[in-house]
Amino acid sequence: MSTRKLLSTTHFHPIPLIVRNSIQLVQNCTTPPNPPFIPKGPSVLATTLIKSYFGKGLIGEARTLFDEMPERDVVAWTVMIAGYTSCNNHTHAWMVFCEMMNEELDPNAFTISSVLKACKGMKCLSYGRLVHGLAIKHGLDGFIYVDNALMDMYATCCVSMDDACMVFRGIHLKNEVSWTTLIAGYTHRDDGYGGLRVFRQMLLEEVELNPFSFSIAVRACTSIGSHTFGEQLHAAVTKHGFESNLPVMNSILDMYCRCSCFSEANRYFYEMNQRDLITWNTLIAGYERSNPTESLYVFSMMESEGFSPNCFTFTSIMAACATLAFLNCGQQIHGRIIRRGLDGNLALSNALIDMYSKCGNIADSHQVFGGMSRRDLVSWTAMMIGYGTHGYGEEAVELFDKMVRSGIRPDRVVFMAILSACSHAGLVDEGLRYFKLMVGDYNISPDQEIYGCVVDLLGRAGKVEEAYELIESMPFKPDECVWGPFLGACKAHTFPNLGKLAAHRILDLRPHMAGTYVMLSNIYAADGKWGEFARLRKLMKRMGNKKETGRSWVEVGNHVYSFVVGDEVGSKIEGIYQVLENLIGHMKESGYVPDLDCLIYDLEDGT
DNA sequence: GTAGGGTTAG
Repeated sequence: MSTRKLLSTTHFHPIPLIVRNSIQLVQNCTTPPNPPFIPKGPSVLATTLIKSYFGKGLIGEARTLFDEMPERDVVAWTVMIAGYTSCNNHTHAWMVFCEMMNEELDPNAFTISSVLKACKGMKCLSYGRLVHGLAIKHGLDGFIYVDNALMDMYATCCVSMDDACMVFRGIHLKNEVSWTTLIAGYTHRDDGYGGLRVFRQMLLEEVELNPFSFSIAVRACTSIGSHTFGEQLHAAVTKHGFESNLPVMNSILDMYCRCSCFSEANRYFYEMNQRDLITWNTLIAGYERSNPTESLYVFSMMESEGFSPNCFTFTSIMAACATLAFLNCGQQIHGRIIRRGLDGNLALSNALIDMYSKCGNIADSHQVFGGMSRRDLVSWTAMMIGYGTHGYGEEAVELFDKMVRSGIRPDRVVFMAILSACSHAGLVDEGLRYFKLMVGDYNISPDQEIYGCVVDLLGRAGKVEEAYELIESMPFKPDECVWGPFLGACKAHTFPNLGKLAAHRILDLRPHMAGTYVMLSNIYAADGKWGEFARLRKLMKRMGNKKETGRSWVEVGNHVYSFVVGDEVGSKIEGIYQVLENLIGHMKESGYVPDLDCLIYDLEDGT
């Protein structure tokens, strides 16, 4: 007998395991009444169970039970839609809604607001507009939950905030959620000023402020990088008595970190009277961006205080290991990720690809990439960058085409990755083909960085004059992203006049870039212009301008040894000079001739 | 028995 039949009868029947377990589950959640528990009705019981299943992530069980229900009312359908959305399965939520419409059931305000959340999750404006039409048809626009969900959907799916604002203006009795949804709409699209304008309006209209409004307003300050506004809001948070609200405190901590106010962030962190995992993750992520060593230290402190890391923590730690090239540490954390069963997490896998690649282990990057059951644009980009930096241009090209075939639309960053890969592998024609594809087929307008990649592509291959023609043809004034690689090409392929031009353009834009002075003085030296060479070096000394020293590091056992040219490291790491000799031997065999001139000039200057 | 806005990553 099917569960559908079983639920539709009041007679005694052997109960299938799934329903017996489900009834047990409900009975465990409530105080058993006396006389024995009698469910209100099969539909209500099943609906409760479905919600409970979704809450535990048991999506398959929820669907089976729903399919077996004899009668499915609007509440049951809504629970399914909301359940799928709560598990980030927006496509299934939408499919359930379509099924419901096919059965000619009328949606209510709960259904509409739930399915709008699914449209938002899918970022699908056309579906959202369709639901808006249905809401009007059923007289459900005007319900505050529906209007707020409409605003949220339009704010997420539209190019501009116009539609969201139109819905907002049409709400007669706006509540706090209406206001915070509008602020969040601006803020999440990185329009912090827009978000703060709405927040100010909220203050002027004397809308009651709550922790939600403060945390999103603080996020708006963060997005514009204004710690001045952030500090004012921090004071306002205290004035309104929300200084002990943990999400608000976490957003303030995040603001100080992202505005690079680390002494304030640190002080604030130590003064916090309560901390949760998000607090620690915020500080770890904050340090990861500017001081990865410190982020590893905070991580160890977090564990010693008994907090267990999650996907967010591990992602930041992986990024820190990548920046520091701590392969051993990264491998150990990877082991922990596998033991914790977190290796299926998309963002974490993306961070692992990046970590292995930046630590020089491209084979393991490839292994992580190959083992992923789901990949997004970031996964493909990380792998392509890995191939590119390791000189595997053809593999990167192959990967790009495979990605497009899998249905993922490339963005600006992927094009930068593929152009850079072609550039380092000398694949000039391939690179130029991608440049044309980007503009022609994908309608992406090249910006400074993209032009910089194409100039680098041409320049590295010795096509310096073509690179210059490209710069001349740019529709806007080139900046250092373009002149920088061009200068490198002029130096490498001995085009002193164009090199001087590039260096002067960079110095006009960035007068304190020591590397440019060094490069320019070396161009003068190579051209025999010793007077100019000496003048520039004196100028640098007068300005106190010193080129940042190139630093290398090597991980041996549990230690990381860091050194600059001339450091005595031999006593610390036996055999390092032997390895160096081997490397030099390989380089000579490959026909590499070092540019000793530059080295001599740098040493003469003591830099 | 059903629906909302805020904090951490890539």
